[in-house]
Amino acid sequence: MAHQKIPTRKPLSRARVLQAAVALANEAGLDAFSMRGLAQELGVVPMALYKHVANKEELLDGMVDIVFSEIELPSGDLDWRSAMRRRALSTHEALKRHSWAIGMMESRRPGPANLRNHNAVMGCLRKAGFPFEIAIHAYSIQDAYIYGFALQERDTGFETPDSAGEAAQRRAQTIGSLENYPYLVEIATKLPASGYDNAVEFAWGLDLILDGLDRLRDPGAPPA
Amino acid sequence: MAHQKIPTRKPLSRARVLQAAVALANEAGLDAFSMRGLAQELGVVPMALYKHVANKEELLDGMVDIVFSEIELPSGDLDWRSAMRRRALSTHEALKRHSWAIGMMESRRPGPANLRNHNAVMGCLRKAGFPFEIAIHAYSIQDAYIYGFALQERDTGFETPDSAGEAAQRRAQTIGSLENYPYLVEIATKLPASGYDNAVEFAWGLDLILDGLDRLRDPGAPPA
DNA sequence: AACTATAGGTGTACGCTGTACACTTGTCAA
DNA sequence: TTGACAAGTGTACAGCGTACACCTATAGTT
Repeated sequence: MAHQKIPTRKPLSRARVLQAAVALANEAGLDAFSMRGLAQELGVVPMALYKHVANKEELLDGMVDIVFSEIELPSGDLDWRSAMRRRALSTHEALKRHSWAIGMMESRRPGPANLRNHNAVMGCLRKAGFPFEIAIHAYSIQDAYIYGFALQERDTGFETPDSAGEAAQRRAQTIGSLENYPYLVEIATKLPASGYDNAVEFAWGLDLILDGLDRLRDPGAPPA
Repeated sequence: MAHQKIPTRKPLSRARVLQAAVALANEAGLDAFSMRGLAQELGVVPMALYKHVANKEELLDGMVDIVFSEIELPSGDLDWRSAMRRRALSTHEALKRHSWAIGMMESRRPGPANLRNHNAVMGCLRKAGFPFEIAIHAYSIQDAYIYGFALQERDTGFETPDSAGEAAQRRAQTIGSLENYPYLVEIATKLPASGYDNAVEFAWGLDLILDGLDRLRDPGAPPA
């Protein structure tokens, strides 16, 4: 019979490695994410990965750029405020899908999707009439808020009203003498009933910031 | 001669371990921070540390609480805005001194300084007349901004006008075809001459947020 | 058709990490 | 003097990233 190659694993590629890496990090978390684990997931020996990525650092760079590629660019068809709002919400959702990326979005060597994103955001602000210095400020405050919120969201576990209450109570129980912290007690007791919702919370702060920025725009610029 | 103990190292203690750990993390960074390195710094064998801390996780918990302990609590003598402003600036400075702590402030088991801090901040907002839900929003937006800004500050390396320009240009050079990213080019060229200063940048965003919050206060509350 | 270069996958090995466990030593109380 | 207990030591193990040498299957050239 004719020299049959039975198992014939589909060969690796840089794209396939990156994709599997993102998937593994999504479900295992960053701490449990290892080169060896990734290799196993791909049915391959650890060193095989190194034919497609230089090392773990470069792998993480590529993974982060995948996250950037999932973020909606600000649309030129919308007024700046709506465009920035959509882009912020899209970033927030991407970070929820890939919470392992939260501390890494700006700390790694930027890839093409990152550059495209940053260029488009800055472009949106400049075209909206923000002078250069103000545009820098506007960019800075938005991204600080977006990334900082994602960090807190991940860490506090305030997700739904229920889990927020649970988390607050769990947090409270770690310290014995609660009477010293009346305002933490208030949070633990009132938050569950308050209908807390992380998405609402995020939008609330975002809108406060965008409103503040809107007051600073060059008045001679395109409307809205 | 009388049974002389010549070298007689001062004995370890939990406090001394934590203190040395913070110092080592400050100068070596979190990646290079290891139990073995810390032990060496203290002139002791690695396992000796485990008589004073349960494990590395608990050690990091304690280190983070030291950072919290360095943050100024909001003063009751000031109006809420000034108190929150001082507290935010103090947090920012603590995070600059201890940049290894930036992603960890809310992700670890809270210690006493953490609880005191959170309780005091929430108390300040409530006493200023913010209704519970608004106080939660106000807390959330401030901390998201503070931690997010620190994250960006650490990652971008925009520190002084000069280093900001350098960083922007370095960043630009990582991609070959700059003509595709005109707004990144603008940043790389204009930022160095713009007198960029990270402390100013931080205060700018902070004031925008505090102004926005001030508009939402319960009008029947104590003035300013 | 035979030869060879090359890309992709393998196996072994090294130094690093956190830390479990058993041991010794130093100090104080009874 | 004895005995308990706290503090420090030494050895060992599993897991990590990855350097390096090796094999093997495919592609191109002659």
